[in-house]
Amino acid sequence: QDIDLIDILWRQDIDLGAGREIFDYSHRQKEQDVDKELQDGVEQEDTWPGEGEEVLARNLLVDGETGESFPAQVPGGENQTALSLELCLRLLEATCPFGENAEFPADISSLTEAVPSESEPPGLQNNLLSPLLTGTESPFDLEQQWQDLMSIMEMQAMEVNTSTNEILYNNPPGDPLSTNYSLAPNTPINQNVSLHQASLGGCSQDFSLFSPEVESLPVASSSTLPPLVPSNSTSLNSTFGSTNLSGLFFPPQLNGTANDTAGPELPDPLGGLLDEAMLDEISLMDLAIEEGFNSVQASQLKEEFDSDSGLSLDSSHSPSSLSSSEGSSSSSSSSSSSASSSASSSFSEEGAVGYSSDSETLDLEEVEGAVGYQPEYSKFCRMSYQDPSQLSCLPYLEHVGHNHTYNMAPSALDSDKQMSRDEHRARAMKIPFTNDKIINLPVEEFNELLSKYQLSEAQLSLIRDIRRRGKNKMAAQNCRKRKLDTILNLKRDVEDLQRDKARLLREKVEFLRSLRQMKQKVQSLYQEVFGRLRDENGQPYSPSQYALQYAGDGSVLLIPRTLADQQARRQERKPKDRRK
DNA sequence: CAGCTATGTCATAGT
DNA sequence: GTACTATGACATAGC
Repeated sequence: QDIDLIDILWRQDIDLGAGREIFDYSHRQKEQDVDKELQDGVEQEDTWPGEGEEVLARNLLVDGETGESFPAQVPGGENQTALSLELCLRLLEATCPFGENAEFPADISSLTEAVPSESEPPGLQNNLLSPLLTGTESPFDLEQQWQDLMSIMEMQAMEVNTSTNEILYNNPPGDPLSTNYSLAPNTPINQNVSLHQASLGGCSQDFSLFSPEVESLPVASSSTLPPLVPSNSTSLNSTFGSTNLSGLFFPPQLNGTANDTAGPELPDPLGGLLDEAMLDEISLMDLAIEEGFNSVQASQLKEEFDSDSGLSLDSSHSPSSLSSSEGSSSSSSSSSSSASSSASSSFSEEGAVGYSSDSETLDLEEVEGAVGYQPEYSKFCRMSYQDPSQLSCLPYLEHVGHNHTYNMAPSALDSDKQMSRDEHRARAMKIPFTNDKIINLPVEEFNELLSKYQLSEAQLSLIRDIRRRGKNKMAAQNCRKRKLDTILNLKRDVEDLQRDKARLLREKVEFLRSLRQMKQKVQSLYQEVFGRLRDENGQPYSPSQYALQYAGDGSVLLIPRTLADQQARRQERKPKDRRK
């Protein structure tokens, strides 16, 4: 139902107050601007320039007894009511903030699918209020709305709409799209009711829907509009069968105590339905979601990160900063490249390394007595993933405080403290070159070095273990640094995604606000049109007994409420069936 | 002393 | 097959 209403408005180039940019998915407001607008609340609604352009009048034919509407010619036309769509159009123009350049690129029928059709307690609803505009959306529908809206955006991107102005103003009067404005012949509706002047009078920017001016319009004067004529043959089925406007605009259950006339006694048509509180509600809800994500999920993520492998997300806790991330890779490559550049000979390693740690089982007690050995700290330095720049100058510091020297004298302990276990082992085994060389020399040079000395099997085994462990130590350092970098990058990604999500939520709020504005304007239009309808006695129609109905082809019908409710129920069933 | 971090080491898979 | 790298898992020192 909502769909067709909007569809009609759409066809008639009725700008509902939302500019194209509102629906342009690619249109991204700056976040701070969005925030500001969210605070501003109501915006730009009262500066809409009306446009005086040619408009089409439409006639409505409704069978007052049966509720059926049809375009049949009524002799004499006495039971017809001239209902000027011009009123509608001008009203809409008057409420259009975007003027002639406003385009509605999305298929409005699809757009309205994003509008939830919600019902409201009858007592809360004005009889004239359209369900389109009623109530607050269920929060559970919001996501669906959003998805729908997104799909609209996609459609919009594909579909360059014909200017709705063309549709509206270029349609010939006999165009079925534009003239299905009919009343049933039996309907006792005064055909002389003309809302043309009234509409003109009500089209000022700050028009009042029920101003005394408007209400005092001559009702029985000769119409300046074409009297209701039977619309062309397409009307009966196409206009009636497609959409029940009453269901669209009226709640299924009418408040029986509500005004029976659509006159000035109508309460505030927008009631509490359109107040900013609704938007605030949505905004708050979205923001709550966002907040929830930020606080709960982010902390959750942080928890996970923090608990994983004992690594902290916080970069300040990381021994390596991000800026040093490239250093690790470059450190390994530079060290290897510099080492390989000096490679001059090639040796084939004799025998497998054999990761037996037997050599390691050399008791340190055997080593502890070894003193006086001064390793060449400055010649070869191990890699440091903490600071690659110190690659070639760091002494062995990794086990400072690890006292593996046992019963050494304090002086010896001081110098020996900086030796690794492998250093001690090497010293104990009288290895004639430094562990740096053992670890960092390219394999060719390493083998060449080994060949220069007569080494026992135990020595060779220890040397290979030292080389293996040394290389693995560097590898472990690099590995850990990479892991930290990966975690930091993931953390950044999470933050980026959180920002994206927050931005999308803000945009969603904007879209929803636009939708609400559109619904508000549609509702106003409905009330205005209905409230100006007069029967043959010049009396307004009771919203509890009659309703307007839009057909899919653009026609507007005045039908009895009972029929409207029937069709409304029928329309409600359809989507459910479709879902099945 | 428990918990955490940093680091070394081993085993293993992959290059 | 060797040499090397990457990485998970474990051990240990130190805070």
